[in-house]
Amino acid sequence: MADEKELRYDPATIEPKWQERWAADPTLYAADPHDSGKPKYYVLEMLPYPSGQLHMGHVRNYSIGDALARHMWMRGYNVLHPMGWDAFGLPAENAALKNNTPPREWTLSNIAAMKRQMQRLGLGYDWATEITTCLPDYYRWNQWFFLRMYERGLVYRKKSKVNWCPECATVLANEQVIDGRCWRHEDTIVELRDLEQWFFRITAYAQELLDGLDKLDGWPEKVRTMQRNWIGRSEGTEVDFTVEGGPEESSPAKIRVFTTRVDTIFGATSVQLAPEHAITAQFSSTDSVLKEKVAELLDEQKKARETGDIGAIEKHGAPTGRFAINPYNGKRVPIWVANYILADYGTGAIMSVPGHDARDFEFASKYGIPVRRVIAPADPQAEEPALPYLSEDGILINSGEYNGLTCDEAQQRLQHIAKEQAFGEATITFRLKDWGVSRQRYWGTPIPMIHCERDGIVPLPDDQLPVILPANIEITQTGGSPLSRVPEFVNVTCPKCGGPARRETDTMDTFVDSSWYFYRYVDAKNDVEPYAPAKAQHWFPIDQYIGGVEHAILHLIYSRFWTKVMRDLGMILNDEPAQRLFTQGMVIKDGAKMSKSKGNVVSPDDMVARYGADSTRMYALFAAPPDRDLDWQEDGVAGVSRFLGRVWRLTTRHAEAARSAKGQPLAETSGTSLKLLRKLHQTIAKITHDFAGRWHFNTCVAAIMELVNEVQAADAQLTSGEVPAPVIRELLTNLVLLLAPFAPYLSAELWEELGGEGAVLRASWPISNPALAKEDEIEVSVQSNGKLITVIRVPADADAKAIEVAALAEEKVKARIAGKTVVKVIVVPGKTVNLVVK
RNA sequence: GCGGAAGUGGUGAAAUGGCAAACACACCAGCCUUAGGAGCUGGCGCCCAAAAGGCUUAGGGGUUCAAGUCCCCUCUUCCGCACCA
Repeated sequence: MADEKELRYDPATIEPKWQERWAADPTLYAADPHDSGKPKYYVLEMLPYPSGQLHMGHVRNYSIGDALARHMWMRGYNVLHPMGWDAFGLPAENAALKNNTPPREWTLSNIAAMKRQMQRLGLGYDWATEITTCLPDYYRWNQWFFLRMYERGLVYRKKSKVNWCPECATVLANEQVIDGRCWRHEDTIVELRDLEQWFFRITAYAQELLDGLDKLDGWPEKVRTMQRNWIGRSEGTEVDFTVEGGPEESSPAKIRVFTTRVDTIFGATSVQLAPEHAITAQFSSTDSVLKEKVAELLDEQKKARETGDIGAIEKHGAPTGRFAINPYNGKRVPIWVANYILADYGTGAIMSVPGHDARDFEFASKYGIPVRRVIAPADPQAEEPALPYLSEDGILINSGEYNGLTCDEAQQRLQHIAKEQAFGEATITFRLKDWGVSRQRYWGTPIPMIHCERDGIVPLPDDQLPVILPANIEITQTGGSPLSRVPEFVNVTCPKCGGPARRETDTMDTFVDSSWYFYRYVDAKNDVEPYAPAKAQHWFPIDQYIGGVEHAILHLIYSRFWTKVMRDLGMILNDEPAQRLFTQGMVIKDGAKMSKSKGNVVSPDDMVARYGADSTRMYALFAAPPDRDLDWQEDGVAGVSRFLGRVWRLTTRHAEAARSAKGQPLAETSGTSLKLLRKLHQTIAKITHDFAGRWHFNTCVAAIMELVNEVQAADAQLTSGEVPAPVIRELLTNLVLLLAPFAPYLSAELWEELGGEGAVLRASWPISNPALAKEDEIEVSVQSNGKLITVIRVPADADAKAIEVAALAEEKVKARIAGKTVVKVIVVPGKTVNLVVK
């Protein structure tokens, strides 16, 4: 054929052509500013760190979000679909060291490169709202928020034990330490150091952050569970044990312990102090042997915490020689110091109940501390259980006047008495700690605080914002903040007294940047406030947030916190940033996570160069359901590319017929036409339904393939005119519309080819006609005792009786039940007939 | 140890309790050809030479007329948490 060449699908010419056209129309992917009564839809994908290269995880994440955004546009929503750059962070400083490129330059050129990649992929973002967190017009608002939080007592400074990564040469938040190692350097063990740090009082919202999870039913249960664990609320009781012989210089009056099982207090046979507990120091101040022992225990604990290998560490302890009195029964128990007691949880001291706590049992067994049984199973017939007996469904024994109470009752009674007699109270303890945000690094948001010799810590007035990060600075790997070596930055006058003062030289954790970035998108150019509250109130909460589950704790808990702070500042009305959260699976290759060290990285650029953006994106959606891990197989991309080729040829081949039928109504159809239209409307129904709920885009793509396979099989009838032009038009235009969320380039091209008006993105999503989608004959399986005999065809509206009759009339069925008695017939219309025979 | 998710052909996978393996990849056979990472036709879970037939959703038990799907036990893999008192 002469025009065979024309019939070749060539993404390398189609895609750049459309990319150019889209770039020339900045309103195409922009939210409608006038809004014209359309319902809003805010779809957001997590912004990337500008490493310089998109990886397949990004491609997958953004293909999912873009498909959803496009679908919602076609459904007539006013869609906000923005993108930006999480542009502060250590890699820029490392790159500066390595290549002698300033962090800013390195970052901005990476952003340019990645933006090109995104545009090449055809992702539909509104670049007018793009944000870059390392630029002053963004990070000045970090500083602004810092000051607002300082005013509200949500920012404070304290000296504390912090996680120090020697590799990063800076501190890390608790959330950034994974099994005792740096989240950026898997091989680097994090040290504990004492440093003055700035903190955000996230614990002020601990309870609300926990309670809010119950209402986030659009979030994966997994993420909610992880956050619940992280917040770690535990209800318990604090009780004072009187110290025998106190108070004197080396002996305090009492030790306050924290327990969740105050009901077991009659079984307490010792009190255990953390090595770092103030009272431990008091005791050991007059006892050099103990002092040495405590140092040893502390060392063991530190090591255990640093390696994270806590389960393997052996419990050790040392008796202090002192005794404490149990306030409930006046019993005298020895006071120990133990390496498994942490100073920064609860009160840093516990009562040890070896009979009903596994850890205490292990410890007591080792040191010969008595074990007392004080809880028995509720069922008096039950055998006496082995110790330690950990169940809370029991009743008290050996507990004086409380014998016979259930654990629950006892806890309440004992708490009440502690309160009444002022030796204790019910308390709630959280595992969540305040968020340490100081970083001794250069490439981050400067903290807007001044240290004045006279006035102490002075916040910078708003009119002195932003504090600009100095540009030309020497990056070295030596400790301490690089900013402290820039005199013009450090030396300032105190805003309060005008005297000489020093500027804070720590910068903010980069998780500050990403905690509120999605609010900035709604008003990205605002230079008087972070965003106009009215705009945020219109767009929030985010309707759909999409990203990796690796952010379940860090980013997703910080941004929930930030949202609550902004709400309390009166800037927004929503309590939570995102209504629905979707966490997509990882992209793997040959069964392993893609990584440079494994050499199994597939480059998106490569895929786009070989198969085009449409094929690459569509494969990312087709190869697995979005929530599961996806194994990248290049053959699969080739397969999708071949499929798109078939679509291209099929459509171009019949485009003229389709165009010619413009404006012509669909006549009454039958035969092949009816069959094809039926399939079309079934496909529309399936895909529309999936977008609303399941998001099984893999089966959506498969459904489109089935449709194309069927239309293509009828190619001769399309050519001969047996299938009339209006039907061809109906089939092809709808096919292109269905494809639009998944293969934007090809559908734009074919939409034009079919004579479609305007952008395909502005066309209406097709509506399934149920009457057309309905089959008039369906298949029903016939089973005997659940085993398949045959399949029969019956009219779709056949009732149970008619189906039964039809089934029993089948030769195969007759043969199978010959000589047997049909005891019962179960008919599930539309599905199956099951003959129960004997 | 605790909690969660998962386990289906050679591979990725599909299946509101109702015909297991849709849709693809790979492979096999054939056709075509402007030899292209092309196109078209057919085959493709396992057992059996083939057909007939039988078997089959990690393993075992159960509920049900009917189980990949629901329940119980076991195994394996992955993820999260883990001296948090």
